[in-house]
Amino acid sequence: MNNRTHMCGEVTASEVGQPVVLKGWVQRSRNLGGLIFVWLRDHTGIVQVVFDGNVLPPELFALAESLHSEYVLEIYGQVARRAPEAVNPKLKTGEVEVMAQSALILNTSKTPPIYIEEETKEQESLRLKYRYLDLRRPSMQQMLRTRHQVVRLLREYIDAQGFVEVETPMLTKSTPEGARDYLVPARVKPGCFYALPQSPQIYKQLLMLSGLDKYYQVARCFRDEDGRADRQPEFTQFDMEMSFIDPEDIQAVVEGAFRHVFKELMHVDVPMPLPRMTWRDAMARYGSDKPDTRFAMEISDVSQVVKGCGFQVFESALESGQTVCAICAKGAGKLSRKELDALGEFVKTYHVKGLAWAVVNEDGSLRSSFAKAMQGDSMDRLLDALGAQAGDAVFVIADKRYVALTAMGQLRLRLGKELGLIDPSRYDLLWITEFPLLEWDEENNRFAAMHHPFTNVMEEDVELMETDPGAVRAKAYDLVLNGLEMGSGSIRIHQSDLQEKMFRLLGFTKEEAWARFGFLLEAFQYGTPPHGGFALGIDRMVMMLAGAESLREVLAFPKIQNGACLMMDTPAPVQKEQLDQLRIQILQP
RNA sequence: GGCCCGGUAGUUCAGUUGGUUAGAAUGCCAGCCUGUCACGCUGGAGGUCGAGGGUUCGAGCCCCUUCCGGGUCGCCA
Repeated sequence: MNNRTHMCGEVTASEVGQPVVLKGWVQRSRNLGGLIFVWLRDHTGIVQVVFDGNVLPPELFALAESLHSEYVLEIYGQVARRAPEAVNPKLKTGEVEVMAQSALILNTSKTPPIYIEEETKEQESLRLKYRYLDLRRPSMQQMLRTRHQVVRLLREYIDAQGFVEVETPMLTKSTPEGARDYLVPARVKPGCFYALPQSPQIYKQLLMLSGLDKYYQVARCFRDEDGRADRQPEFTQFDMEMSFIDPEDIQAVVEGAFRHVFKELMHVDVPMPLPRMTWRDAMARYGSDKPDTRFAMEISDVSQVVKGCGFQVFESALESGQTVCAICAKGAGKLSRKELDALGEFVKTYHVKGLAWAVVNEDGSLRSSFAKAMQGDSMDRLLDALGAQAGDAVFVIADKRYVALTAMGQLRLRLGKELGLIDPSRYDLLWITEFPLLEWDEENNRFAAMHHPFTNVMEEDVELMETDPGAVRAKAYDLVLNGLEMGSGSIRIHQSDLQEKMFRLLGFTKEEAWARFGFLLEAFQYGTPPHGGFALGIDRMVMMLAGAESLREVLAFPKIQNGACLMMDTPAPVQKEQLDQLRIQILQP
């Protein structure tokens, strides 16, 4: 074999006349009889190789005739300028071609089950089964390299800030709070299990206790829950923690890192500091704790406006302390009855009872699902309050406050997409702050930590922990980009007694808390510095930068909804001997 | 676990009210072809219609069950 002199995509007019050695895959071969054109591809691009039957010895021409898609070749040849009429402007290398002088088939290939082309036509499940071929697509190659650049730039930035990367264990302890853990049976202690980390949370806090001061890690995390387009069972976080800080300190680091990545990779200037919005505000205006602020259509609380309107649905909701909220969708008056009904079905999936709608026709007349029930001028007052004009539609939901707001937030997003209100070139980054410390867990009839049980409380709300725990705000903050949570962080509890109080609020007895987290509660007794941190979702960040619809598009080897890998066919059974060693018996269902 | 959508040549799809031998494009195979670049021309092979059961004289199509994939609710500190 000869050493490669050029990459396929780098053969340009300046190489004309030079001998080159290329290696790559056959993208396509066109046999014109006595003349064969072969497109040779590597990750840099495609170059045309020419086999001329008049010039080449018969064995070499026969070799060229035998080529098929995805054969692996070594080509030795000379770069030639194409005739002006033969230039292919679609190829980066289209001004030239390589006149083959010798060639070596380094490997053959079966006809691939998917096309290795920029445009994907195949079902995703087929692509995932043959992921190693799918990754040959230029866009997938680009994705892998973008991802590498993102991580490299993040490291570059944070290294310069004096952060130290520490690897924390993958075999760790199951925690009772939060998502389901992936468990690993312990051979040396039958009946006991490690858990794969949901995050390096406790380790990084202990590193602060150790005096590391500034920690980071490119950390793989695991959560045994059902997948979604934006949720994989294993994912990567850019995890960081700092001592002696306020929220603004860590936020500044995250903003700087984001700014660095956007500047270097997208040539976009992220304005700093980023806007802040409280959780309460985000819920009230956008019906979401991760609002997409690229378009307005904000939610209005119209409880006061519809008070006494006569419409039984609104009236009885208000009587039981619920909220009536509404949006005005500009230009949505063109929606058909069928489409409006579909929106009604859509919001019901978010557990509200229904959707009231009204359309102001171009002639000023009204069609509406509930206008008849609205007495006096109450309908006009509602439309006025929402600023509805001819051609607009207004939507109203009455329900428990956060149920109604959440459903309305989802409707807002759907309308924003369908009405084309979202500018895809925009990157709206903002902080959501002052998250509630706790949320009520209906199923278990107790409070659960909204962020995690190590989150500190805002000083002004400490008193409320005894009197009104649900109203306590945490020193927790999420970073949101275009309606997607990019990461979250908080200032942590560093006082043993406060941590115990937190566990008590979550329904642990002192004994349970010490049994589970005794090592942490004990550690907190040895001079823990105030500290806090953040974890940035690398996968989601790459997804946004790549404009992808799904995390599966930005992972080399992703898993599907049920956690399976279609390529390796995991999870898979294991041998009985392995189970015996672990003292595990499989109960047949 | 619930709801919704989908599964037909290697691939992407069409397939009418249930009716002869399930089609197209592309890919693949063979032949011809010296300037193609989605090369062209001629011919050919290729199907457990996801699986199982049912209704029917007859099922790709209707019904039931099930498997697989996607979306979504639950879940995701």
